[in-house]
Amino acid sequence: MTAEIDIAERTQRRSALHKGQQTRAAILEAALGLAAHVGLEGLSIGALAEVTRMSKSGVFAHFGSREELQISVIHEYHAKFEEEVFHAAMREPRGLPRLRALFERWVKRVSVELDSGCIYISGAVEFDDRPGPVRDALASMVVAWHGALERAIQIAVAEGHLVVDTDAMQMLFELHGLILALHHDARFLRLPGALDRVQRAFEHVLSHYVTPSPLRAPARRR
Amino acid sequence: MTAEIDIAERTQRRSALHKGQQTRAAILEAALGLAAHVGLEGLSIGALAEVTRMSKSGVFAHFGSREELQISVIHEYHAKFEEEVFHAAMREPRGLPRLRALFERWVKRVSVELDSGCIYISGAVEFDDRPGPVRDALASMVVAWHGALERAIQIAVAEGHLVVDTDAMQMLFELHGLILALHHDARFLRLPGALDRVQRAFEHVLSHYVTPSPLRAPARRR
DNA sequence: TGCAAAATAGAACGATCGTTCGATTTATCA
DNA sequence: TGATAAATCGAACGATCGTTCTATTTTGCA
Repeated sequence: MTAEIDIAERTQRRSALHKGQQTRAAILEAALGLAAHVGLEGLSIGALAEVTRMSKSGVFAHFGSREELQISVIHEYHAKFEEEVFHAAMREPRGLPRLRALFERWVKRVSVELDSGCIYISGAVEFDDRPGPVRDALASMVVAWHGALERAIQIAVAEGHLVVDTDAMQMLFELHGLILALHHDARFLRLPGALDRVQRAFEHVLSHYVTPSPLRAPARRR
Repeated sequence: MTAEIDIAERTQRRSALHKGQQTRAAILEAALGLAAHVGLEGLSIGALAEVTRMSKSGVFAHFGSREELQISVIHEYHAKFEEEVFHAAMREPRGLPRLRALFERWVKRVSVELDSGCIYISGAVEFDDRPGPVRDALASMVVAWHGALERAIQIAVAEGHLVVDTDAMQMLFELHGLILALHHDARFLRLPGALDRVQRAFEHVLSHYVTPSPLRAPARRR
């Protein structure tokens, strides 16, 4: 959650961007798009050089190693994710509205946006058996995001929108599963109805945790 | 669901296994264990030759191409999956007991067993952006498995265990999400409580679809 | 037992990988 | 503007990849 500060500090030293950081940012942009399709492991410096119309060594010099490139891509993805999902949703009022916004934008990030393909999801599968700095970087970003969601759930409890004995990690587990199923059905199987299904499923999960509001009809039973 | 027939037919021509099919089976066994760790894309003929203590060309000759090897691994995994999860659970009585058994064995297959790492899950992420015969083989196996689950759900409806307006694909979507979340938390994040959580989540999902049984206390509300 | 066929080994291929190094161009600031 | 540092290139490296050949060993059957 604080990774952005380092990046901003480094890229914006003085007022304008030095040439180096400028092309570094351009390379990272291209790397993000590339990794979204072929994964972090499929990311190659040669392909990246071709896309950015640079030499391999020119690209390489900005990162020093492929591992460092992968980690930089992870940080860059995290910064974008944080801005487009987390910060945007934090403008909603505390509690359930904010939680809904977080989930909604999460859904969009994973499935809808063009050139999508969530690095968190693909990376988790690629690196679940490969210890090392890349895995650690990836895991810490995911854990940070999960922590943010957990806090949002707990705030919703504090606001009285969710029942007081809500198990935040349990609820998060169920919501996370919906995102993963969406990613699977929409991106791998290319099923058309995945977006509708994830919305219905979200309401199902919610129904176990929302406080019954006595003014409205009781939560629909089947 | 019928892939096993071809394999059995080919491997057991006459009564005993010819030498070729025998080592082919051994190679596939090793390939399964290897792919569980490095994925289908990470699977290399050189590494496979090293593990089986054969020459690269010796391994290669059994499949004719890397793509064919990958597809063979998928079929082999499918056969094992079918036997250990599907057939085993089909011995349970129709309806909810069978559905529970299917899910329980699915959970075990994905998380518990050593050398695990579900090829369906990792493959889905690796090939969601790579059209071709490998993706097609993988997708058809996954679709077959989903079809089997859907049928199990519909049987549970017919048996009166689930409500008549149960949307089988919707329920499957939610259950599949739990498996994916389990895979993520247990294998990538190495969280200890994932198994308990998936059980609780399973009951949550079920509670939306089970028919209220008038003899027992009504399904617990929170 | 001997012969044909199947199975395996070994060497080599072109391609691509990440990385290194020295030369060269480009940008920055006194 | 000119000197200095930063950025980029081009070529080459060893390693590994999938694949192709040919030679050799092993197997199965008459």
